[in-house]
Amino acid sequence: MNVMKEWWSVTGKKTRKIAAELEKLFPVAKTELNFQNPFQLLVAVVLSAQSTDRQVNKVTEKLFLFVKEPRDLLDMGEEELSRQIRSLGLYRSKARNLIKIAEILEREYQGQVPDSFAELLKLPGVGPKTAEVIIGVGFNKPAFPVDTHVFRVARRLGLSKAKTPESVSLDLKKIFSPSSWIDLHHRLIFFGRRICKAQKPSCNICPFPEFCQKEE
DNA sequence: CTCCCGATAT
DNA sequence: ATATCAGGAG
Repeated sequence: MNVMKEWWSVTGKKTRKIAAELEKLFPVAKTELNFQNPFQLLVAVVLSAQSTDRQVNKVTEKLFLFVKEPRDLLDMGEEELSRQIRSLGLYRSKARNLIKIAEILEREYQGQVPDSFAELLKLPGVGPKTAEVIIGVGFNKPAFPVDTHVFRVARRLGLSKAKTPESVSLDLKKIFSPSSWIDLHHRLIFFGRRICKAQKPSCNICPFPEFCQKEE
């Protein structure tokens, strides 16, 4: 009868099914970026823009032998850093931003990475998505980072119709409970990489054909 | 909106 | 040849 009548109940079942199926598909929900502390995570996430985590790990495997805190990055210098990260693309701005970040952390935060969204956003090269990752993965506080995969998948599954990653993040935070945010974030990424791919999605093995918005 | 930008898949 | 990859700044 009424379309709006069952909106919440349908949405409740839908979100529960999505969470449950994703957990079955991807039991282990954690980042594939390698790091040993919040600073290294920050460096890895800044480097990961428009690149793959596999390429980033290839670079940080060597980089992190020397770079373990902001001071190490300043000792290395922008020239050398730029050379080491060249294979990732966008390397000039990434190198420049990382050196500035190291200077700011050293000067204003006693070499420590801040754990608040507002403070993280002040760092050059750190936007909403990166800040959410540092908070959620680095400090284990509630956060729902929305990258290109989460953005695409959330919209395809009809979890949000928002047109910016920040707005999609707000929608997802309203739909799911805070304790599930970061695991769902990781599982939506795995789902987006392996099944609900950007180019050639494997719709034949998708557990959610009934939710698919088929574009838009 | 454009630009930054190399590696990889299709 | 073109699209896309754990985006953000101007």
